[in-house]
Amino acid sequence: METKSSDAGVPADYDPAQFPAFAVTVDVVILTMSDGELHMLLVRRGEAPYKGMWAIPGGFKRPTETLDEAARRELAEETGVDVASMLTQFGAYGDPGRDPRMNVVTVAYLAVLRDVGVIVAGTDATDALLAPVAGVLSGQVDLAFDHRQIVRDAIERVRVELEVSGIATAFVGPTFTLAELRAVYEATWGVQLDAANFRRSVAADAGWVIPTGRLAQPGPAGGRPAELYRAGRSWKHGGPIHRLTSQRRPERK
Amino acid sequence: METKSSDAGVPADYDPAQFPAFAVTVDVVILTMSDGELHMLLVRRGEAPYKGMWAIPGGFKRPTETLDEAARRELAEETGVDVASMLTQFGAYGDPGRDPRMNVVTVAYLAVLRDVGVIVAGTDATDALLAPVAGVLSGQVDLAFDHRQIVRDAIERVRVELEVSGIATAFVGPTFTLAELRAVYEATWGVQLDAANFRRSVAADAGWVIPTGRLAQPGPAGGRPAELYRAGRSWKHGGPIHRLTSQRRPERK
DNA sequence: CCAAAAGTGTTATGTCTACACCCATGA
DNA sequence: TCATGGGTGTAGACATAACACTTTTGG
Repeated sequence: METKSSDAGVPADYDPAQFPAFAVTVDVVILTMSDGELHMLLVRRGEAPYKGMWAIPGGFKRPTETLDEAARRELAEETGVDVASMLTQFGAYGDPGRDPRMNVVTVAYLAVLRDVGVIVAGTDATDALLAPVAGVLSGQVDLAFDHRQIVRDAIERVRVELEVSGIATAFVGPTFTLAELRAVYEATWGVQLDAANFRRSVAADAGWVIPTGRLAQPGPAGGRPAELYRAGRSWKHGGPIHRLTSQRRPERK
Repeated sequence: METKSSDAGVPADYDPAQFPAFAVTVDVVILTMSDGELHMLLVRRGEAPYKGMWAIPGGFKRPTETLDEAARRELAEETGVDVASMLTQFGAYGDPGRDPRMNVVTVAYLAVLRDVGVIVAGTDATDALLAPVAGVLSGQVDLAFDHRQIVRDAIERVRVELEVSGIATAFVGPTFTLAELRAVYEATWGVQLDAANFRRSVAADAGWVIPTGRLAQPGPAGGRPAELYRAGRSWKHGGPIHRLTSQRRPERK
């Protein structure tokens, strides 16, 4: 709530009527698969502090928009993409001193895009970078503010979302092979999945993936051409890979 | 990030240097089990707007503290409890007009307490209420601001946390029976669990629950006395009820 | 024909559900 | 001794992992 009805424990020098002013920003971690690896979009800061350093795209929230709208606006400004999909709020950050200039609380969002490569090419190349997430996490690329922590949390979140939501299909195109889809899980979780069993999991119930009847082009080394699928509607209610069954007891007697 | 390096799409009337001022608050949804039902702590607002209405406890963030510290401070002020445990941030809310007085962004936390009953009794009874969550969700009790939505999100979150974290043990005391622990899952998920299978799940690997050797008093209707357990350290890494196994392929060749 | 990648079949193993059954207590 | 709840055993259903095998392509 916004004012307290009980002030026990509040120091005398603190007056609720004079609330401290904060800037509120929205930062967006934009993820995409590129070359079989998880990548993220970074922009170079043009102003102090941290001038010239890489950072997550973001900006001030306006009083007339919601947080979600602000995140969508930032995403559109940076990438030109205005998808109504896959924009997930995952945390708020407000440590004192995280911005040396002023009190800033930032609300962080996770966005998943397919093939952001062409979009980045449209902006000034010296300003935008599609960096491997592994390099950011390991500290090879270092980021402004507390953005490295924000990225860590974003990755942790996307790993969970892969399991409990249909976010996996946001990484791939409108049609895709099962190998492409499997690569999303493998790159994000850092594991190897058995192709045969993966296929069975997603093909088990209709509703996950729907065969289009068309075939993909084999790679340069040959191999049997893969079938192309499109995402089914069941992804709205979770994902087929790793699932909780329910231990419910039927109502008896 | 806090300033943008690329201003494409930003209207001319928007000057990033003159960032809009927000109040930042922290609201805490405090949950507890009471009488086999999930309950939450509400406080009555003493000031406009929504004066006299029930609301989630909360207050302004101070520039010198982190968001987590602010949440812990609010929890301590409302309940007298200062536990270093189970305080989970789950969302930020900043819709325009959510507070009619000014621009407010609130960061919401979830806290789980055991037996908050005695604590509430310590504060002014007309100011605090331990309300059944079901009543709040159904609209029987209505709340100030957008607090009903915040509660909805909190409940959704605690249902997930029950599966992937050890939050279940925060609802019960330092020692507990398996029936008590099971009741937490049943009340939160609204399901009935098979007592025999539940026992097997938590007793399967040592590390979930550790027998103390002592027995609980049977209820007034009799029945075999239950063994008392304490929480094992494995709860730090997830929960035993409903779990994902892994489809990893062993490194071969 | 060979290598590579996709797709299918199969079996052993493990996990979960449902329920029968036994144990310890209060009235 | 009966009702009530705690605790154990177990058979069948189901899901999973591992891997052998077949199919279809490029070189």
